[in-house]
Amino acid sequence: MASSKLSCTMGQKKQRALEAKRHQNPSDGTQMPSPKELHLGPPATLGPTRSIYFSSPEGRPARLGSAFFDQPAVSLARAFLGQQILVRRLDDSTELRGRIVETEAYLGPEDEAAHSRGGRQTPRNRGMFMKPGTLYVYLIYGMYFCMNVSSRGDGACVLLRALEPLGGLEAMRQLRHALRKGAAGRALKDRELCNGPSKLCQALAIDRSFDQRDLARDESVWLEQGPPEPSEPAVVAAARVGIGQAGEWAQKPLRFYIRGSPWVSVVDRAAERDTQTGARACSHKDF
DNA sequence: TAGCCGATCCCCT
DNA sequence: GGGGATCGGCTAA
Repeated sequence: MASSKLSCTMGQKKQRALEAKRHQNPSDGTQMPSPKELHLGPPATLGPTRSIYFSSPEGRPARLGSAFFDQPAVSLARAFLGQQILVRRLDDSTELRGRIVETEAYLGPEDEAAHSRGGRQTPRNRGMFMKPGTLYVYLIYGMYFCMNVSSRGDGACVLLRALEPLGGLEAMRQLRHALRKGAAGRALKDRELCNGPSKLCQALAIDRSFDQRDLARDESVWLEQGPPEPSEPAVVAAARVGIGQAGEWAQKPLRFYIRGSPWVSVVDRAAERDTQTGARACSHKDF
């Protein structure tokens, strides 16, 4: 991404604000599809060859099939970033779309921070043990939902933490607004719509009724391959958020996000420095 | 802008 | 009965 170069000379917050503005108001000549264009059908640019991951013979050529999800959690968490677009079709056929920019990997029984630690399998976390691509949606703090996608490996999954909203932003804003405490408050900025695991669930109207659904087959929620980026996004590997009790597992760099993205929920400058100097190098060898 | 803290209730032990 | 993969309002610097 061109923005990674900018980050050397510009403060990150400023850069993020500029990026957000550019996405909303492209003035650099780059053609950004309008939300309406994004709303309609699959992306126009699918590339010359069809990946084996693509399924659905009729209609939705860009939808990702079961094979895509059948990879280890770390690998899947990284594969989600940048080019995968989460689509949610509401009952009135409105389609909400967002590009995945931040994920966390939970590795299964050995991972002290995972709900499946020690091999625990309960009615709540059953989705973690189901076939790759199964959703695990649970209630947290009595008020919010979090959305995971199971990966290869028993009890392993990927938490979706943030999206870059691409289509249906007004519907997202309404959904978020309706669920906030001070519902009479100010309108949410675009970057506040999906920059957190529960925020994105609110914005996409994802609740527990989505638990254990198959992301490769469901009619209301699926994943699409987005238009190709000019270059691979720079990915930062950082410690996961909100798992202070998990000992050494709390420190492992199992959270992944796109460097410089204004849509990410939590920025970790130390991890970004490590990644830049190669000290952490975003390598799977860490695990 | 960063840090603190209350809200809220299900799930697990 | 206690804790939690969060969020947002408030306050201080």
